[in-house]
Amino acid sequence: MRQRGRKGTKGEATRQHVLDIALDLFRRRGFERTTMRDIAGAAELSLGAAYHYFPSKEALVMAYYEWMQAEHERRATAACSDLTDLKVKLLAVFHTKLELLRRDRKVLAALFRNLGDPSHSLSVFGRQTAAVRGRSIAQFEAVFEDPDMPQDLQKLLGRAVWLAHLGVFLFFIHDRSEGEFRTTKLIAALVDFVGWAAPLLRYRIAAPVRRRLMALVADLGFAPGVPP
Amino acid sequence: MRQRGRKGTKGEATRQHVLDIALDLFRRRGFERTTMRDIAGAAELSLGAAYHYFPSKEALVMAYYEWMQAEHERRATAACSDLTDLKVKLLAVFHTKLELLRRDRKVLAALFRNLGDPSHSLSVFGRQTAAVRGRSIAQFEAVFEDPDMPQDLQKLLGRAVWLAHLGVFLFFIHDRSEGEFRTTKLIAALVDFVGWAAPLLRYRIAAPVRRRLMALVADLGFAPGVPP
DNA sequence: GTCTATAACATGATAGAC
DNA sequence: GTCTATCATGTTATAGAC
Repeated sequence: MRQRGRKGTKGEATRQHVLDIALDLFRRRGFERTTMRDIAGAAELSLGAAYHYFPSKEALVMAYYEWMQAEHERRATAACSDLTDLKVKLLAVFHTKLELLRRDRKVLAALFRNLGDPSHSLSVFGRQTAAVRGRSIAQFEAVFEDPDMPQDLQKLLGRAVWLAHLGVFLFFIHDRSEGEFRTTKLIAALVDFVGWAAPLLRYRIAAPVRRRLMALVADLGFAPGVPP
Repeated sequence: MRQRGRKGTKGEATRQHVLDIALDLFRRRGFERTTMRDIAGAAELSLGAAYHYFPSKEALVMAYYEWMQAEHERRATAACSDLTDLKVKLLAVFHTKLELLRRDRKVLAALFRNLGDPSHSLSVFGRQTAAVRGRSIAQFEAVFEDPDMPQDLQKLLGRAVWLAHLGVFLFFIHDRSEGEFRTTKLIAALVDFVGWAAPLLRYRIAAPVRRRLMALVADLGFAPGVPP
């Protein structure tokens, strides 16, 4: 009995084919300058058939987002498996992602398009992306795993760095420097800062600062409960 | 001799009328759900006539952006005229802007749409918005004006806070709390932090930190030269 | 030269036949 | 699951009115 979405199904293969073709076109020409007709044509399907697999052009970007997150989890987990130092681990998480996104600036730009529209399905902060976002946040929280650090602080730091990482990759999209070395510098600076600040926050003397931070994220609705 | 864009011209009045109508519709229904035909119809013009005044739908958002910036300059300047304390001034700059943008979430969302597309005319980081962006940055630099503070540090802080202010208003768009009190909290926290950190940076002992920051923004291409 | 209107085009999306 | 036909809307072309 075959079902939609099942692996091994003919439909699933076609769907993957459409996605591959679409991403190739997005990467080369950008999101806006690629039409659904282009995609359908290159995949040797009619327009209607393409829409059967992806209900909208943005659904293709959403599929990319999910694939990218899964792929990054694989790569980051592999890269971090033998690492213990916070800074080194964080650097690995960032650089595996940078590597993954290097050729995908234009797809990324499409993903960022709806950053400011909470009602849009493709908003990085929206409901429909909650699952992927949650996994992405979890990756950064995992970097701070440490028996000597209280859990809520780990989560706080993970979330803060996740937020910062959005900024980093927004910067990356605009980074025209050779080999994106500016982005590399930004990542290095961020990692240095976090690697310096995070251990300090564990000391007793930092308790008031920690309390203030916790109170702030609670006020902002960004506390380690449900993502916003 | 009448010219396009001259004040007092009939065309200029019509243009303003179209913009007013468009913004009203954007505010109520959002950018995407308002069509150019809606706008033309509400302004009692043909579609072609509407396009005569604004070459694209996004040009309307650009016009809003320019108007908003000018209006904020007026209000912020007025509000700051008698103020001297850094924190109080910064708070005034933020709150005049918050007041101005309160009903304009949906227009703002349209403005943020192209944040990630450097080639797009309406990117907040793009070339076409450089003039407005420059004036906005200058506002924040002005807050740090102080004979006791080196100029480059003033500019650095101004730029940093300008960048942070983008984050604040992105947060604001998503803020569904009563009276947007969460945004108010975020602004308060940011202002507190800056008000605490900025004076510290003037001390001798902070010189190494200052040098590192300067080196970093230089590396990132965000030094007080041409906006990126 | 300045404004307005109508028609047509390109493209994202949908409906319904097979 | 695939197709063709059709629609809605951003945009452009072009002709005419003042």
